[in-house]
Amino acid sequence: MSTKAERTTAYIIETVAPIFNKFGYVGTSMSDLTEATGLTKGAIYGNFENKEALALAAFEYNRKQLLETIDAKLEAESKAMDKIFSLLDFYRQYDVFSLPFGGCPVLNVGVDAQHNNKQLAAAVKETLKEIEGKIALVLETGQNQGELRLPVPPLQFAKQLYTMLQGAVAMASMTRDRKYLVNTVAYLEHLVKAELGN
Amino acid sequence: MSTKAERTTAYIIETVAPIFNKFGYVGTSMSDLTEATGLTKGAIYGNFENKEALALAAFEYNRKQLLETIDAKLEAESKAMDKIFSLLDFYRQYDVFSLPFGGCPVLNVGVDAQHNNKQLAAAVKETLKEIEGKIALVLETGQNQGELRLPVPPLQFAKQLYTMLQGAVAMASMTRDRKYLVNTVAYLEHLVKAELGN
DNA sequence: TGTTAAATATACCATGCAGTATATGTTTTT
DNA sequence: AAAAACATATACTGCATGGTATATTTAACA
Repeated sequence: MSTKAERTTAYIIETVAPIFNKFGYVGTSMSDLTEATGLTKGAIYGNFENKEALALAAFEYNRKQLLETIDAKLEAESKAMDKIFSLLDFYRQYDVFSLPFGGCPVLNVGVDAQHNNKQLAAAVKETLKEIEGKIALVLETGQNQGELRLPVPPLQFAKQLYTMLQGAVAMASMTRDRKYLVNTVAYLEHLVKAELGN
Repeated sequence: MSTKAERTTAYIIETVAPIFNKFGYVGTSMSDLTEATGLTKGAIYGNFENKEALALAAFEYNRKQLLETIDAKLEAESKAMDKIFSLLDFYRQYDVFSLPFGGCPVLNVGVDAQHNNKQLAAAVKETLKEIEGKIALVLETGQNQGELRLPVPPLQFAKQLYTMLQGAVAMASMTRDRKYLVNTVAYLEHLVKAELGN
C-alpha cells in the first residue's frame, strides 16, 4: 500500500488540477487550494516545494489523462481511417470531456502560461507535439498498409487536422457554444473521407 | 483640442492594452501599469474607476483596432472572393500583426477572462460574433451578386472559416511557430477556390 | 503497544495588492 | 493675472498573497 504522503499528494493534485486549469496560474491562490482540499498550507507545502511545482504537477496530471484518452480512441479501432473517425467523434463531445478539467488543459494553460510561466508553456508545447505525433503515426501506418492515401506528408496532415480541432475547441470555449465542435467535426469527417479515401 | 485628462486617458489605454493582453487581468498589477506609463496611481485612478474598468477599456481599444483592420482588408477589394483572399492574406501574417498587441486579443482575453471576468468574457464573445458577421456579409453579398456559390448558409461558412483561422492563431501562439498560420491559410485559399468558385 | 519518524496543523512573516484621502500642481476660464 | 476647476502626485490604508518555522498529531514499524 502507498504511504500517507503519497496518497495526500495524489489527492492534492486531483483536487487542484481543475482549479489551476480554470483560473490560471496567477489566478489561483494558495488559499483557494487549501479551501478546496480542506488541507492546510503545512500539508500542501509538505508535499510540494512551491506553487509552481504544484501547478506543473497539476498540468501533468491533466495532460496524462488527455493523452491516455486520445490513445484509447486511436486504439479502439483497427483501421487507420476508423481510428481517425474515433478521434473526431471524441472531439465532437470535447466540451463534456473537458468540463471536469475546467476546460481544455492544452488551450487554457497554453494561453495562460505564455507570459507567466515558462515551464508550463514548454510543457504545453511538448503536449501539442505529442498529440500531433500520435495522429501522424496513425496516418503513416495506415498509408503503409495501403488503407489510405495522403495528399501531404502524415505529420503535415496531422498538424492541419489538429489545428482545426483546436480552433473548434477554442471557439466553443469562448462562445460556450458546442456547435463549433459539432460543425467542425462534421466538416473534418467529410474532409477525411474525401481526401484519404481511395 | 482635447482636454488634458482625455489625452492622459488615451495614453494610459494605449500603454496598458498590450500589458493586460499579455499577462491577463489578474496577472497584471496596478504597479505594472504605473511603471509602464510613468504615471502614478492618482493619475490612473483619476481617469478610471478601477482596475476592471481599465482592463475593459484596454480590450475595447485592442478590439477596435482588430475590427478596423479586418474591415480595411475586406473593403480593399471589390469582388467578394478577393475580399476573402485579402482577409486570408492578413491572417497569414497575423503573428506580426498581433505582436504589438501582445498576442491575439480575442484568444488571450477570451481564454483568460473565461472564469476571471464576466464582462471581458462577454465582450470577447461579442467580438467573435461581429467578425463572423462581417465575413458572412461579404459572402452573402457575393452570392447575391452571383460572384460565388455557397454550399452552406453564409454565416455557417463564415463561422467555419473563422474557426479554422482561430485554430491556426492558437496553435501558432502556443508553439510560437508561424507555420500553422501559413499552412492553414494556404489550405483555406485552396478550399475557398474549390468550394466557392463557379 | 511503544517508540520513532513522518505528515499535517498552527501561527506567523514580509511583501505586494487594489484602492483612497488629501495635498500639490497645472490648466482653463474669467 | 486671479480664481476656479481640473488633473496628478504623495502617502497611506486594510487585506491577501506566497512562503516558513515550529508545534502537534498521525502513521509506520519494531
